[in-house]
Amino acid sequence: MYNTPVHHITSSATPVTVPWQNLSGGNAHECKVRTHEALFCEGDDAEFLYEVVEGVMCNYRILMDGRRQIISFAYPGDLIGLGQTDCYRYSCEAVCNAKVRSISKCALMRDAQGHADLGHRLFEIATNELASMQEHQLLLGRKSAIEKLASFLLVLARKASDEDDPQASFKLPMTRTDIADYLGLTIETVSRNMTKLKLSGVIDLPQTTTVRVRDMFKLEELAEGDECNF
Amino acid sequence: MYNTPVHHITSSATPVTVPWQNLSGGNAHECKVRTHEALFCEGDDAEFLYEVVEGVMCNYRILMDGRRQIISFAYPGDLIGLGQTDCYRYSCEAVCNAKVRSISKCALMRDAQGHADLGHRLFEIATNELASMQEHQLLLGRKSAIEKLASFLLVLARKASDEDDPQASFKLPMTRTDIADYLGLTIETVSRNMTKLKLSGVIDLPQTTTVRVRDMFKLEELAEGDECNF
DNA sequence: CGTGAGGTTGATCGCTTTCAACGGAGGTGG
DNA sequence: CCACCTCCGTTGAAAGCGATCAACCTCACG
Repeated sequence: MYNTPVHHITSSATPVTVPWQNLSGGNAHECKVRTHEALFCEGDDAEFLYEVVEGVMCNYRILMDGRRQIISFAYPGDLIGLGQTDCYRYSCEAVCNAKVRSISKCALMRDAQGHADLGHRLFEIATNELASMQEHQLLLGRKSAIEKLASFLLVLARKASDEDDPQASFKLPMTRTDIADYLGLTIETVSRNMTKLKLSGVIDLPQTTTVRVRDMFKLEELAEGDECNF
Repeated sequence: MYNTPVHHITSSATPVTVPWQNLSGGNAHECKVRTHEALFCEGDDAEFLYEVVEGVMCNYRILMDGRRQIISFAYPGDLIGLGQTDCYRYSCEAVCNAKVRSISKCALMRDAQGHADLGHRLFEIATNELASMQEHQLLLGRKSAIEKLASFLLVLARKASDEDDPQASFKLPMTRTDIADYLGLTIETVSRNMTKLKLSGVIDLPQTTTVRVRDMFKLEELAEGDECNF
């Protein structure tokens, strides 16, 4: 069974005290989600929001014949369940063993009525999510396979970047299938382009789940589509 | 010069009184935008939000080599400029002659501090936008050309649907290029699949900018990817 | 040591893109 | 009024990229 240890990749979200922790008080409960276990499914009553505490979750939608599109990965500090009304419009499961904190949605909305700060913060989070989805639409609609993969690795590298050692390696908590479903590709195409990046010296792959960027400039060029012939 | 008359396709957004009209008071100014004229560009200071009053606008991002991805079309009643922080992260231009109402962003944010209703409404709008972007990601990442086009026409047909006459025809305010850039395809592919839908009797094309759905069921099947062999 | 899930690589297929030619609609100016 | 031009859309032929099908590898685990 797939059982990667939980990787602590800090979220790019502001790491300040999270406002709903205090405000929703007793309404927040922690719960564990194991690799590939579902947190909720498309169509379930959207009673809760969730904050990722540990590990990585993914939100996805599927077509009837099984084609899957991963909308986003959620890292510690990220909020899951925005963009929902009465029932969830997508499914959510753990990419690796994870821990989430559930937050009663109606309690949160009630709190937001009284605390403009909280409302503002929620709006800001929704805003950031919109921005990253716009970026992802550009990727899905207009980038080639190699550009998609380069963009993806670049985001992960920056998320995990260590100021002391910018060349430090980082873990991929998700499988090739997850990456493929996020980038709108197949596993074979992801694998082929991963080796292409390795052979051309842009990245190192000490293990299949470990990446080290060797040529950040080239990776950035590829991600932005400057590099015509690769 | 391209000069389509302005089409009044009502937005699916709740057609109730729009809260910021009242709250931002004298801060809202109307302005006209002509076909293919830019309202703002990626990188501009994000001083204003805009409400579409008339016509259709589109938000898009481009890669350096000119590849363009349209993020969304904005119809009358829709709000443009969410998902921005200090400067716009995408460009916005008119698809056909349009009229927008500008809303000072900081004035709006100030008002939202005092009026929980307004804050809640803005959050709700952001939420709806997130939901439709999730749908669009599924389309971009996992649907075939014919499924993409069917999905697109289905949304427009529903938006323009007349309860008295569900078979009524509707106008496409945007060019084939715009459709292609929205669906992540080329104009040729859009054109080919448009004729494919016409020849198979799913739609009628009295003019290139006018569509009538003849077989709604088939169109829905295609959009959801049920129809294996088309 | 067998088993199964995840990953890589090769060969081939086919859908979408690319390149190219043509046609129609609308605007302009002689 | 008509020739001309430009933009937009359609259609055909060919090319190319990513998908599909298939074989094999690796590693963790019982």
